[in-house]
Amino acid sequence: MPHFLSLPFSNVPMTPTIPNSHPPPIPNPPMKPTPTLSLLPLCNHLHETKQLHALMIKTSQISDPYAASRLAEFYAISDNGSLQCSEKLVNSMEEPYTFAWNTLIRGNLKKKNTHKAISLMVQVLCKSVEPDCYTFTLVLKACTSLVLTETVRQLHCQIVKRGLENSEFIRNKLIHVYAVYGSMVDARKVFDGSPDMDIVTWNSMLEGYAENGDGELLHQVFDKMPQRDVVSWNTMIAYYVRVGEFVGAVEMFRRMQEERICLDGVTLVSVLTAVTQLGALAQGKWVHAYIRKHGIELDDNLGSALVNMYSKCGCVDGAIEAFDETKKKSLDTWNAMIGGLAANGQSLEAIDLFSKMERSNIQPDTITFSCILNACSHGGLVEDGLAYLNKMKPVHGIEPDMAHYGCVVDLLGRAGMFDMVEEIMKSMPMKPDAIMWKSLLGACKTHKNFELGEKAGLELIELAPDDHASYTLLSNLYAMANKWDQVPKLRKSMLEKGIKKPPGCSSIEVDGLVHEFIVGDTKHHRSKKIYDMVEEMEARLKVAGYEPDIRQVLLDIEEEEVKQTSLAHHSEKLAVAFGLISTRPGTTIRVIKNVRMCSDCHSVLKLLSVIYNRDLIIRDSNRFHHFKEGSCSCMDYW
DNA sequence: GTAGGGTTAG
Repeated sequence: MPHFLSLPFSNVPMTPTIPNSHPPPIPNPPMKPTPTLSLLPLCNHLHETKQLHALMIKTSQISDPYAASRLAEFYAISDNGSLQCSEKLVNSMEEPYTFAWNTLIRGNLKKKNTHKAISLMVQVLCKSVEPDCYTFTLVLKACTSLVLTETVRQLHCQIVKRGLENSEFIRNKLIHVYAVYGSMVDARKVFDGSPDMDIVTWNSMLEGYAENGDGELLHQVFDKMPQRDVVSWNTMIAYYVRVGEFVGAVEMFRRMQEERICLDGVTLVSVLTAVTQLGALAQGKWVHAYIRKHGIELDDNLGSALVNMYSKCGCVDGAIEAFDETKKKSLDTWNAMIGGLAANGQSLEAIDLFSKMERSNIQPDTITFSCILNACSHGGLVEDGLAYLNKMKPVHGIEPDMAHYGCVVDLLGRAGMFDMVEEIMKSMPMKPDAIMWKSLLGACKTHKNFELGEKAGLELIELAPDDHASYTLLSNLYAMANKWDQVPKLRKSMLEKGIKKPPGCSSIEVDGLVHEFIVGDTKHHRSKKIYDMVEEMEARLKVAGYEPDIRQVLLDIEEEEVKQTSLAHHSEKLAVAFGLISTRPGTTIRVIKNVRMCSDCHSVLKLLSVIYNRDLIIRDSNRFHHFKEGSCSCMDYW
């Protein structure tokens, strides 16, 4: 907290007290004709506003506080205004005029000068300007983007002291701020103490429980609400998304429509987030069709959500369409599209789009660079990647962070340039993190660099001892080097720490329904048919000359035969088998997997794309694999 | 006579 904040508030008692008397509010000054004011909306440039200001000084209109504050407001709020001019003007006003100060706070809030907004409040309290309801709601709003618990308490005291606590705006803002700070007890106190509650009061409370992950109280409030509007429903959907219950989020959305609540852009963004996580492309397309049918404007948020949904469902064409339809693109929208192309293996297209963005004079941020470096790494574009890293700071003023170095280590590792990897890791200003060691380990396995790989694996286990992937990856490396004796040690150490590999889980959407499979799953109602299909797949794979890569199950089981069965029943194979029997020939099969795909599945799917003449798109925990005509978009690096 | 509250976000 900046220290200026503590000065004027420190005299305020912590326990709210109702003061005996207040200075009476300064009465509004008498009206004066101010003809020049009507010219204000015509000022399209700052210098024009200044000319008008000069005219108002010359004609003494400036001494009318109403006129002066309208001018101050224009300076503070209009797009080509000037906060400095506004502040100077407000400070020069003879009478302290609450509206003028509010307008100045509002302007600073709009420009996200949060600290400045709060320090203006401090000045208000020092200058005997009497703050009103607007002042408090504005400054409370400023507090939500920072954590200023003590300041909020002091403001709360000031509010009570002035008898303003029953203003619906202030009360709702207070609940909101307390909720954002996680102080639900305080939020509840304000809520329970409200003599009358409007829908925003209820929604603020709802939001608090949602934000703090209290599902029980959330549902209690939701059930008790006298009426619910689109915000109430949006809050519920957002809660389900936040706690990772994506099916629940979609279910809420369905109920909302049943109750004929008119949805808005926020609803759609939330639902798209859920649908994206589920990889439910058909439902995502439904949302897109809904947007088109109802002529809903694709703003940058909705556009980015749509681009992201299509990208994460492995449908790049859809993402491009959505991107083109988004009229007002923000940096987020560009990032979503560049990232989407990169993740789906379209590295050159990602680079093209980045250049286009530069030509459009849109300044990239750290995320843009993560996306573009990711594109270079997936596409094996070493020179481009290094060039981007090197121009980040000098050209764009962006300091490379761990994510950027991570991409570059991945890039160089894939290319087998281990000397440069070590050089970069030594010269970078931070210590390598688990992700970096993980990608290096992967590269070492591919390039059979056992020594460096083992080092990376041991560092990885040190940094991420609870992550099952650390052990699996190192075990795969030992298998690669035929160091079988090391594997039982790893297994033992996993057992001792109680680390379990989560069961691989794959989902596939058929006719708008999401079907989930885990390894060796027999729960599906068409299980018999699915396993028949798996057998057929195996037979045809054998004919094509395939041999299972049994090293993939090292950590799981030991018996050779069991290993083979276990491999054949990996969840993605079951999902693909189900896809093959339940969609028309030629239909693209899309599968979402919760963990990385093993290299056995990878070679199987390459063959299956030829045998069944299907495009197979698998999204695993790491990236996308587009299998087509026997090869994969990841070029066997992942 | 001028304004202000709650939901989404790569």
